[in-house]
Amino acid sequence: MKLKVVKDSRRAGYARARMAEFADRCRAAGLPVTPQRMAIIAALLGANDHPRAEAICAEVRRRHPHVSLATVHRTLETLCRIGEARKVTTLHDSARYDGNLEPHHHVVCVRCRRICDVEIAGLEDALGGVLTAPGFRALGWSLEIRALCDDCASSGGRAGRSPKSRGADRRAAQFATKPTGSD
Amino acid sequence: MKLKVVKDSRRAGYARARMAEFADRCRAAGLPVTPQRMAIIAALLGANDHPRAEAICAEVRRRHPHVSLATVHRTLETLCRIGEARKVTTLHDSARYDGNLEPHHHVVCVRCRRICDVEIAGLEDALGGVLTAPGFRALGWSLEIRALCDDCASSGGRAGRSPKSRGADRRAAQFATKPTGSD
DNA sequence: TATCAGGTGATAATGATTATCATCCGTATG
DNA sequence: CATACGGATGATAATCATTATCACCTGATA
Repeated sequence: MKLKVVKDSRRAGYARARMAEFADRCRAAGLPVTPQRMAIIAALLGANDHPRAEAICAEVRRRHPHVSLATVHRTLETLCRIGEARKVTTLHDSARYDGNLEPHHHVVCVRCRRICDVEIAGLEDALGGVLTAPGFRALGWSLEIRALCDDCASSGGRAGRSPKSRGADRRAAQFATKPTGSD
Repeated sequence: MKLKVVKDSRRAGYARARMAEFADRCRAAGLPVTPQRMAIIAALLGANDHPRAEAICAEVRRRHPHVSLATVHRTLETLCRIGEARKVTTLHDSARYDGNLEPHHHVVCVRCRRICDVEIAGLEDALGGVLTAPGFRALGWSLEIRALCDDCASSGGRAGRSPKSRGADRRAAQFATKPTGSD
């Protein structure tokens, strides 16, 4: 199997296509099309850093200053519910959302919390057959690779830290041992 | 590849062995051996349901009523840091911990949040070669299978709900679509 | 246009986790 | 064994993401 980092450049056209059909998808799901929803999906599709609700809210407010953070939270959950977004529940931080619906996985820097999309060719096919565990009906699956990004590795972990992740260094420590292994 | 549910019966001897060497492992990590730590690792190893901090605290308090919930939180993080436990950050609930260090994965019921250990023979080997993403130094990885457990599927989702997971039904809805796919 | 179900904004509430700090205790040393 | 030190602990407050509440608004439909 081969791992490939997904390039951001691919996403512009993808986002445009998704936006073009989003209103129809809402209607298909029986949901009213509101300007807030349009703005929120646009912000999500425009981001490539798996933003949290607060970041999306900030982006949305550039054009719609009145939008409530609660609405952003609610709408992101709604988007997940109808399959227009995915929640990335990484390292027990605040929730991060991903508008990219293509099959892919995530590499997460345990220090700066940067998330990078990766594709692992062949993995979907290889796992497809084992998704039926006895006693469970499988709905989906996700692979998360914990890692130290080059910036953090070389600069002692200070690079790329978001101002929000105050406790990142301490939290990152819990992944310092056990180089390989699954949770 | 073949998926196999890990049986609880295996854990009794495993827990005993882990307890036997735990004090030494603390000393090796430069940590004092305290009764609280002993009680907390014992509670974690004695549980097979990936308990949250609060549940472990309740169990510990049966013998040590004075133990603080904050200590349980701190200690569990410490255990993760020295590689004696793992945090299962599933579906953005409160943190769940796992004392089983054997390579394995998790099937999570999106409704009742029950977590089940599974082994996927061959997956470790198959993925071993791709754990080097450009720009990242891989530390480990985890595979989580979202699923609906048979109890929830047959009883309309009421079975097995913990009293704590009040919002589980609503949250579970976000996984109702997109039967297969990775995050 | 009239109606209504659902959406939204503002705000309070919730709940897990973390910070703080005075005190305690495991460990190493004499 | 006595002492000293540094980390651990308990109690409690603070933080912060998320959710609940509720009055009001608005997109969808007839």
